[in-house]
Amino acid sequence: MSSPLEILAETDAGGRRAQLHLPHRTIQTPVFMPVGTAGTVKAVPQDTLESLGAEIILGNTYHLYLRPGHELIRNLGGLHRFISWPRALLTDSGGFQVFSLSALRKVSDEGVRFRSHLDGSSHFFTPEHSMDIQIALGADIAMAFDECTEYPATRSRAEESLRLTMAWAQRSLTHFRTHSHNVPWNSDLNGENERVPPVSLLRPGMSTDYRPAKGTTQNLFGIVQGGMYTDLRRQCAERLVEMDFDGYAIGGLSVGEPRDLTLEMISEVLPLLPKDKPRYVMGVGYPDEIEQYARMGVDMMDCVLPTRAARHGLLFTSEGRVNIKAKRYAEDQSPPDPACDCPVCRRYTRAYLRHLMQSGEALSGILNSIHNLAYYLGIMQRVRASLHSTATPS
RNA sequence: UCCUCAGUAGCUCAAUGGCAGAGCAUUCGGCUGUUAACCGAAGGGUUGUAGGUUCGAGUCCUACCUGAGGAG
Repeated sequence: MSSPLEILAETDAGGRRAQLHLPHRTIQTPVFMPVGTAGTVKAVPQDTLESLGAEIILGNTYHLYLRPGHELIRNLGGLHRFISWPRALLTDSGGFQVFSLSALRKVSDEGVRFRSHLDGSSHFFTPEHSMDIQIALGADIAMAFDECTEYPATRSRAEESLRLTMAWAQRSLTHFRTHSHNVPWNSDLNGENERVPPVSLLRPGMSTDYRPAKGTTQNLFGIVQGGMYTDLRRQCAERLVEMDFDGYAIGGLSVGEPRDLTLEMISEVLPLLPKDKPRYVMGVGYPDEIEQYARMGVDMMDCVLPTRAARHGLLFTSEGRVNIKAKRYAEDQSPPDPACDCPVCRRYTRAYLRHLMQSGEALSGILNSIHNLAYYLGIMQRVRASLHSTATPS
């Protein structure tokens, strides 16, 4: 299979301008991926995401497994159809939830027993189970089941966590390669085997083309862990590369560590990853961080920050952070970001956005989220435009 | 006119006669592979008024003011 990653330009700093050919979309990288945990980028409608230029969004295995259930989504034709998102999707494996819901979990070599945060029911996740769920969801990219090492972690704790993550990576890969034909869509059949809604239910505005590009398949990415120990990171990266994943993620960052450590880990791992495969740093970051990492050669990033902070009243702008709750904006008639061309900045004032926030109006989270996503996507667009080849061919 | 009940932070209400508090609101801050329209901090008081009893009163007594309900 030819590499789905097509590099268009490279810089001396390691930055790459590329496009990634995925079943449901060819995405331009470096890319920022809005997070849509429960089948929705919170507060932002799908058509708005499209018009903002989002090409790929995330879904979450843990959340969608608990509600509404992956079999239900498979029966409805997969996650793309279920959430009416014809562009690319990536599902996280549930590994981060093992970390963030730690009070409700018990980890063993076999897998993780955890209690649902929704109803307290008991469930057992293994790498194989995570793969089955992600295949049923049918995102363009699935992630290996990993354990996100907490910070701080002692060396022995990081070693043990890494041992689990690497064993689970191999099991994830083996199971994925032997079961990925169960994906709800199959590009070789050109959509003929898809479960399509009855024609009588189709509406004029409803996207009907969820067919993947011919010859494409679901991808599986491995995840580099290793805590804040560079030799463990190195060891993990080398082992995962030997396993031959479709792409590589760097996980376990932005979990409370100082930022220079984050940077050090990324710098350490990036050179070890194959140039012809996509590189994804999970869960970052602030606006200046995503620009910095993109220029270093990170192709993909995701983060809840723009959407979560938006719902909590924090706007990211070219003038810095704007805490729209603050009284100093009560009579401010300027747009959220004077340099921004997004639909929110074109129409609304800071005074109005503050009022919406103060009043607890639902529109507050919607407008703030739209702006923040526009800002994040705009950063990436500018970074892509600025990435010209400066690297001397070797 | 009489009877009963109530009056404590901006609002709704706590507080055996023993350091006057909470929730909401306000102000400020935080948020990094979403258990998060969330979390944290701060400001805010002549306890309706005037007296009295008591070592000590938001609390007990008296009068008055205001409000609600009832009787006539």
